[in-house]
Amino acid sequence: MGARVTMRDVAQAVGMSPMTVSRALRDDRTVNDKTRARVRQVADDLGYVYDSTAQAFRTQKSGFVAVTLPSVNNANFAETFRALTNGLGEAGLQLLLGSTNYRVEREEELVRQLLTRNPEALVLTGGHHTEETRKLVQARDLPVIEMWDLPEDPLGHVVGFSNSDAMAHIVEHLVATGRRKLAFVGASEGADMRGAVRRAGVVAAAQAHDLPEVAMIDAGPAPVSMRHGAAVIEAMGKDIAQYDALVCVSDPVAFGCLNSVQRIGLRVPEDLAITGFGHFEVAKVSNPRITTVNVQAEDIGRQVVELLQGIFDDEIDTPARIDVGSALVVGETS
Amino acid sequence: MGARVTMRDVAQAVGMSPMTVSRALRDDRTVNDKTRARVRQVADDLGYVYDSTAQAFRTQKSGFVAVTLPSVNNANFAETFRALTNGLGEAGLQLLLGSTNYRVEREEELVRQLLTRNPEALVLTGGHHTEETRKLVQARDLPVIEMWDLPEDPLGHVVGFSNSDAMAHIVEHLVATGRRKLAFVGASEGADMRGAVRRAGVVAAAQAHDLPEVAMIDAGPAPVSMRHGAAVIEAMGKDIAQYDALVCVSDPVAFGCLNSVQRIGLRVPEDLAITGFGHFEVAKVSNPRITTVNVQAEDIGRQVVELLQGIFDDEIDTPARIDVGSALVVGETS
DNA sequence: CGGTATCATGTTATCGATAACAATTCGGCG
DNA sequence: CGCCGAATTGTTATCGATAACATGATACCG
Repeated sequence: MGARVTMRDVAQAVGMSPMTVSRALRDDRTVNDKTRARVRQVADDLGYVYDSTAQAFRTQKSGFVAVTLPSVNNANFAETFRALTNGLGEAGLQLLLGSTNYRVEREEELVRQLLTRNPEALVLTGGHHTEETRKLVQARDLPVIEMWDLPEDPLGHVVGFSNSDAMAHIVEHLVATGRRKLAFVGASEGADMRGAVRRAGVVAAAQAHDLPEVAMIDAGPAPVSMRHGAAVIEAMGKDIAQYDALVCVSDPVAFGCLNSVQRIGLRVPEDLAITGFGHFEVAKVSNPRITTVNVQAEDIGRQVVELLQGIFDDEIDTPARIDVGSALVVGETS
Repeated sequence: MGARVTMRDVAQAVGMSPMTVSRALRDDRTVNDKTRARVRQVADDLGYVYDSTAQAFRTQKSGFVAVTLPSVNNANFAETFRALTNGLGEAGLQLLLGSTNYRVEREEELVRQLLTRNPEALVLTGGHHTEETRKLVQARDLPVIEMWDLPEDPLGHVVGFSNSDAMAHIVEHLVATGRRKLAFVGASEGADMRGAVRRAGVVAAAQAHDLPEVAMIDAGPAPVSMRHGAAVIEAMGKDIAQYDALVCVSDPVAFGCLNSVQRIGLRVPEDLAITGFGHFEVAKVSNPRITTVNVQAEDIGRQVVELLQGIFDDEIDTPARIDVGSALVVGETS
């Protein structure tokens, strides 16, 4: 259990040069079949384990793709991550994951760390970054993909959808079904840009439809989830009845609101409509089903994979901008 | 742009040896303060980025901790992962994550890959592995931690709880509240050992209490979630009324069942009790709240971090076995 | 003022795999 | 039998950072 077994050891054992061992293990067709078999056998017997670090160092290719996500504790981001892992895994690439906790400063720190690992591509969630992050990334000749958003001034490639368009669909649907007094339930103003964009999208759409000013219900600092939605409504009590629609920043928040509203004794959707965002499983299963927007998290991951494959195969020269779109899913809460 | 900036380039620019640059950037106190400042400045100006790959290669310390999880798309595992990331991040360690998709063969493949990266420790979820995985791991002089379980024949350190004990608590609670005709809702028999252990725990506890045989309701292949729970109950229709308690493999499944049961027109808990597992957010927010077991996912992560710190600081000589326990949380569905 | 301890920097070798080039072996053919 | 091209194996140098050791500069002491 002392020193680790290297190719040199294997080479010695089979009486050949390390180069031949390297070739044999890599399936280079220039090595004789019998030689390859023998090398493989001996490597196995000796308990040889390939050293990717040395390979990465020598070839200057790490085999890593760096990814930042706001949080992995979110079914949608997790789904995208899964699609990325599976897709890139087939190409022999390993994901290096960092969680920003919804803060661009944290993202900057992460990007700095991740870049030291020499990734072959960088995948960022969202289009908002610190100036320093932009510099770091652009100083490097490295494929960059921003996903889950359609930034106006992208760093490189883009695979996403428009958060504000999606919210506009929700508002239009509510207006069409006779709702006018909207309240937006989301995180406090702060670091989470995705939430802020959604809020702005609702406000803009409301104005476009001549609705009264949209009330803002603050469910606390990002990330907000079921319990925050539930708690903020519970705290408001019957006051919530002054609105006729709650537009929530996400499905989990909507679900929390829904349950609190029902506990208070109001009927959904008769007294109050509730909408979510993201097409989470809970929206489809809950009773009543929650009206939401499907953002196709898995599809985003798949498209990023496809894009990266194109980039690695040198088939892509200009920055791509892929809009995966989003679709209103009308449930029973509106 | 062209060639990457290395320490040698920085050294040349400040007119010193690469060694001094290395020391200056690492905050070695043997370098003069003024020199350090100058080196830092120049490194910044040149856009120098540290190369962790080279460091890992030279020092034979990768700075990685490898982790396998069944899936990251599960709030509990995600929570453990978050705690690990945060805790180890402070120690300057980066997580290398692999998802087994609830299959030990996939785990073996992953472990093989991860080991080539020369991780400083390996954290596995669960206590069931292939023979080959066990060999791979044990051939290596590497700290190993199995978490989320209390295996009888552990590979190394253990941080977890007993799934069967947890299920026994559920059954005892149901018996104490007068239920006798139990049905277990979970994944098909197959690869998912965690689900199998929970099922066995229910069966054993039921026998211990002289209950009639526990019915098995198959919600499909692992992983099963809300929609699977909902679908299987919907398919059964009123047949479900023959039981007086549904013991579900997880909270999301329980939530799916709950909603389908209600849609069918049965009352929970009057006609049918429902229990979950894992203390997911949905259990606490749903209406009625779901009776479940709190497994303290975050605590598991924290304990693993603490254990690893002890191991790296050479304070731990014998394999640890930490039982974080689990606690029944009685809700409104039982 | 000489000598030694302390501080600051430099030199050399090295981690393991592999690209690029060199050398050897082998079969086949005139 | 000797020569040529293809098949197979070997040699050397290298990726970037750093441990170990060596050296040079400076301060401090009696």
